[in-house]
Amino acid sequence: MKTHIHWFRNDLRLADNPALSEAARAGAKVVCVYILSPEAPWAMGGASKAWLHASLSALAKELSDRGVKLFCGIGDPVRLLQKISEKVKASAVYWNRSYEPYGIELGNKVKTTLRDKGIECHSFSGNLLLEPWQLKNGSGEPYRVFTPYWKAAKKIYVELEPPLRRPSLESYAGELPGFGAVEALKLLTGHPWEKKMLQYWEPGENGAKKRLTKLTESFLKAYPTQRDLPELEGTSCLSPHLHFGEISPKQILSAIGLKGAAESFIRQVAWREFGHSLLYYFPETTSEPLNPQFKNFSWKADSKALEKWKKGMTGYPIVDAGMRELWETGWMHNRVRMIAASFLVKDLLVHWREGAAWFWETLVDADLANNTLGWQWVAGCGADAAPFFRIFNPMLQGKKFDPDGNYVRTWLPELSKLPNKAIHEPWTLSAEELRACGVELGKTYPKPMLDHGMARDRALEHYQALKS
DNA sequence: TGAAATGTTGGGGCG
DNA sequence: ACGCCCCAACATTTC
Repeated sequence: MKTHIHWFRNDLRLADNPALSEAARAGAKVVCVYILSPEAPWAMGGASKAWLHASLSALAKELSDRGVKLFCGIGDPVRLLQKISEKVKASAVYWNRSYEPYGIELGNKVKTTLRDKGIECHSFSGNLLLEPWQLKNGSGEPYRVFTPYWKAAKKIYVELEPPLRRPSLESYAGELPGFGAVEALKLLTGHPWEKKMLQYWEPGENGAKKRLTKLTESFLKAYPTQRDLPELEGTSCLSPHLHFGEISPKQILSAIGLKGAAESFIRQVAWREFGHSLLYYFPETTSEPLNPQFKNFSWKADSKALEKWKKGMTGYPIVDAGMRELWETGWMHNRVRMIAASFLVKDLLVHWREGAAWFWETLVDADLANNTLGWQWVAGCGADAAPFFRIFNPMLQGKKFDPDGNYVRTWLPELSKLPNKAIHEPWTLSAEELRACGVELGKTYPKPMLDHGMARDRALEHYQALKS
């Protein structure tokens, strides 16, 4: 009987896992491994590590219910996969592809190294609806604008094969020296924050399925109109599950279809696809602007301002509420991400890379493709980017998308007694009025760290300087 | 998946 | 009845 290795990467699920299904075909024994490579660039942030720990634990349990072990190890995946292959006398290694620069490089190295030793390597499309190279524009170039990408993608989405069922697995009975249980990866620091943050989530395939069920059963219908209101549970919260591959985009598409409200949701899934395609073709955009004009932009190195932003102490309630939600839950509502990001990049003129780095550290759904696309989009230097002069006004955005201030009150309890009309601009009240609400600006909540009107004019000047 | 400035229109109050 | 002004509501343009 043959022995195969399934190399788990960001595909931490059993259902609709093409590489795993193929590895298990014809009753082959499957050795399931997960390898953490510490020297990888864009090493995981704290939130991601905590999530990964919980997700791998869930996966290990699912596997062990089927009599299968999950072997976890730390080190160079190329070397370790070779070692394991020799030890278990595997004839082939299977995995689902990554589209990040380092992930691609790793896949290629594993392929060349193992094939030299006579071990087959098979990589699969498991984490995207479409491979980046499947979709090019009329002139054979990758799309740089979302709408035409979406139009072309939609036509192909309707023809996709249905997702795969969970395969039945034959266990490998032996041991693997140097490999252990999930704990061996030392992903947790033991800080109480990790436990607190994870209370908001259920990482793993089952948790992902619950989120999908909630989407289909309760809020898909209202999604197009309510997804922009951060006080509601109007969004799917599937992003971390998707990032770690606890659910595949194909499973989502197959569950909700592409008609009516579902189309507006799948459109968001397509943004993820678009981001991965961009990262595949423009890998340098993780640190360099896609639009080369922005290489000369004069960002401000202002560590004090950056610190206030990170802590949610800017004095602009909608921004601060978002940053506090992020710190508390490892997640932030998409609308608020745009507002907070615009504030950092345009009001504070801090480099988008700083914001991207903070999101990378703190988001449970931190994803190189999405993070890069999002920040470059906000900064105006990326694909389909918001023009630089599109500057969010935190007060107007607050009034528009959090009209009753419920979102702000949730994350900034120190402002909870403010009346609706002042919740997004506390400084418009007199000191006495504020005192009546238990607020003293500069003490219980910061004064605005700078005037938005001034910041807006300043940002526009910087943009003008760039053009000339 | 902006916001502000500027332009246009049309209803109503009023002399 | 008419012109004038005000201004809200909406549209367009500009940044």
